[in-house]
Amino acid sequence: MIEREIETSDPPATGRPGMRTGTAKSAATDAMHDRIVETAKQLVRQFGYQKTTVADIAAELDMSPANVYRFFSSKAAICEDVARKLAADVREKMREAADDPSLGARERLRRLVLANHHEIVNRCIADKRTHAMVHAAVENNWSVVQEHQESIRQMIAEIISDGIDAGEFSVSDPEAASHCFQAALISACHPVIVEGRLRAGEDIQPTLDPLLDFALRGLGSREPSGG
Amino acid sequence: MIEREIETSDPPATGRPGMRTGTAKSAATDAMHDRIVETAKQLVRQFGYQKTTVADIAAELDMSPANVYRFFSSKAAICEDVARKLAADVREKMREAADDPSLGARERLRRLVLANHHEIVNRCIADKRTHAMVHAAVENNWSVVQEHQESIRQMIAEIISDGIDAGEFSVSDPEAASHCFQAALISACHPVIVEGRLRAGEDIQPTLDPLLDFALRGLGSREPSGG
DNA sequence: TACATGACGTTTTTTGACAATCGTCACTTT
DNA sequence: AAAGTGACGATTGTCAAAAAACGTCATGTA
Repeated sequence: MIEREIETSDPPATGRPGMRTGTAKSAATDAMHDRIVETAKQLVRQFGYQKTTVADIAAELDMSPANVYRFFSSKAAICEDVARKLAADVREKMREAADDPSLGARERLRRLVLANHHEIVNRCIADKRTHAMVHAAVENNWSVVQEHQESIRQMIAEIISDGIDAGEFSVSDPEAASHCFQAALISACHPVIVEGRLRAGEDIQPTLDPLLDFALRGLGSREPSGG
Repeated sequence: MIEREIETSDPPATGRPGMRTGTAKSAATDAMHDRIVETAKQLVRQFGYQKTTVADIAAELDMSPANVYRFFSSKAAICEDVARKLAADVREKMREAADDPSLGARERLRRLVLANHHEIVNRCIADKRTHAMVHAAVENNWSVVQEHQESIRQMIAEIISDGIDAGEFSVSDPEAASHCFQAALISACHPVIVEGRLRAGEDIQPTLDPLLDFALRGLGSREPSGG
């Protein structure tokens, strides 16, 4: 039912699928990439993931559908880049929330997770059309999903590393610990799971703090004893 | 695309949907309940969740489809009971794995979780037909899902309580701790998540032990220091 | 040579008529 | 009265034909 070939060797950072012409004029090419992705992003928001066609995107840019295929190898490639942009936005919010150097690692991890949760609720689930795309991304194992998860894990690992240096955590391996920490909080940070919990009428908010405390304890941290 | 109206008010505990006749002959009625559910279970295994019709079930029992509706209010109610039976089987295996009194709470929790994981992989995912039903149960928020999860949480809570009494854990509230412990291990114990990870080609096995150690640490337990 | 497009084969989605299934009810049987 | 059933309306699923969208390519323009 579902075709898949998401094992291309793209450099994950640039997000530019390899095309035949990709030799010299990469500046103009990248600019056109952005225009197409931005247009697609807007149309996906407006009409939904399924209803947006390549012809729509081309028409919006006053070009032929065929021309779009000079820049992207498929519609899926375009939509993956749209999702990549969305994921990058979410991570940016997370960074803003957690990159306060005056805070301890505990508090930074807490804010990182809470920001992630809130972005998921507000950005990925509240908007039906966007959520349909997120759902498709997860269901079909778009590479952007794993990239996003891995990027977040690295953010976690860095904070854990800082926390270890500061003597806040007793774990020794930030990489291993970040995997566990992320897995332990998946019920608050996985769009599909969160959506399911909300649809079941659950009130997630009061479960976040206890679960965060639990996971932080998994890192070997203790809450400040004095109150 | 997907229609849904799963907001019926079944009594979740008894698992017997309210019927008009439910007054006197509950013995014969319950027997017929079991026969119908057992037949449905068999047919679902054989033909799948969608392809099994109440006409099939009725024919297998040499009765008319209409008669089935004297015992169950809908086909969904029958299938929910089938799923309930499957869930009970899984929990039984979990009990067998964890109810060894000679073991410490740490080890019992570990075995409980591993048994749960293996049952999910072997029973709920390996068999395509069964997995389709499990997927429908989760997707449509069948009450059996929440019941199953709550039952498991209570098993966890009891073991944690034993562990607290034995001085193995430093947490104070087994109820709260069991919620967190369960949530932290969802990536190994949620059928849909596990299925997604397997489909992505991930090797879950090596992640289980670290995550279990992490979650156990969340309970305030330390691994035995000596080798 | 680089950029762009209309035409076109192939695959996917939509459509609409038809069949199957669900669940109800008046009715028969015991 | 209790147990059971055939018939029936309403909903849902099926399937093939039609439409649309995907992606390719030969051709046109600068």
